[in-house]
Amino acid sequence: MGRSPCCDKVGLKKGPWTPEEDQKLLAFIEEHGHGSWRALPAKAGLQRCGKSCRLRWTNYLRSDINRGKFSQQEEQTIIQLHALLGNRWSAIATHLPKRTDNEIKNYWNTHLKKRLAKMGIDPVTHKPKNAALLSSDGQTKNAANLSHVAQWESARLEAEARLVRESKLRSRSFQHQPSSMTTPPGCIPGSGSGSGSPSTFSENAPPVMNSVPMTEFVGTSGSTDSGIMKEKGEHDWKSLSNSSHLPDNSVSLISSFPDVTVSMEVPWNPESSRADNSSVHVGNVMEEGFTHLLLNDSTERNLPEYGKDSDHGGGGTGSDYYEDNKNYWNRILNLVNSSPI
DNA sequence: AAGAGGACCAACCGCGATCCG
DNA sequence: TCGGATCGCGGTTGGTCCTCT
Repeated sequence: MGRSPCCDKVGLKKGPWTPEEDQKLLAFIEEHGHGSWRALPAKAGLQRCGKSCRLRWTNYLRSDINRGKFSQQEEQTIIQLHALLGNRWSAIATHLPKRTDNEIKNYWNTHLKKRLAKMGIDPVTHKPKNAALLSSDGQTKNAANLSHVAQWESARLEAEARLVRESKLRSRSFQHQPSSMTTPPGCIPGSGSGSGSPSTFSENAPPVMNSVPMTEFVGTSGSTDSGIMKEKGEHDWKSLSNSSHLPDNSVSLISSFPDVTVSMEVPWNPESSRADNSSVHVGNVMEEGFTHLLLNDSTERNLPEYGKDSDHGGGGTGSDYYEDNKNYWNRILNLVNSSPI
């Protein structure tokens, strides 16, 4: 369908916001909430389009934004989440309280991406650029498995977003229920990348983070058929690949919440779902090495000796390797699941 | 001191998703 | 069910500041 312009561009101001405009916008939203962004500029006496107002509020004026320097912890989180989620800035932002997707995106593009590239790491794949030369076997498997896990995590986040929506729908039918129903945990007003405001909350904020216990990564020795992640407690994620009712290239995720059941199918990369793939043997050595390299002593250390990475699998004991994998991904997934929103 | 080039980041643009009458 | 209105996301741009020569 055709798309109308977001606003009548004639006579509307563009470019940097002045303190006066900020003040008007802030005052109006504090008093009335934003309701409709399209109608807001006229009501607030601003010569701006609604979209511009929303962006200004979301990325700058909200009171719950931390505009300070990114901490090492935040950097690490961004790198790890980016390895999992790619350029899904809003999803990443939901795990970094007080940071906006735009801010994270900018920080990635201006700092972290360059840092990775400088070290010979492809910032898109988080693999060494010469991985092809290095990885005749193990590394490509690891890479495929990284993608494998990323798909799971991606699917999980999408499922959670769906849960929020379902929860909201349910809450609408119980309009006078306590706010614990209408405002799911994690949907803190003004949090995440969404248009936080006194009257809205982010749909992207994973709704169950506060109630979902830590995720345990269990996929180190089983096959994909046996499940990759489980969550301790009442919420139980299950995976069923190669189910008879599913296409070959899809996998079903089922979340059994007390009152909501979500089932979804996600595309599955055949390469990463090989039955004999020992599930998710992600190259933690490689990834963790990168992260430490970046965060701790990036200027002093050289690239990890990737030849030794494969040695790590062979030189170290197999159980060490699996343990490292498990620990690494436990950490990432716990981070994802436990971040306050 | 001044110009050039790079780094940084706020803001814009366009598209897809979702809402709602 | 349809289609216009609105929202949210990710990519990109352009202005400003900083550093180097």
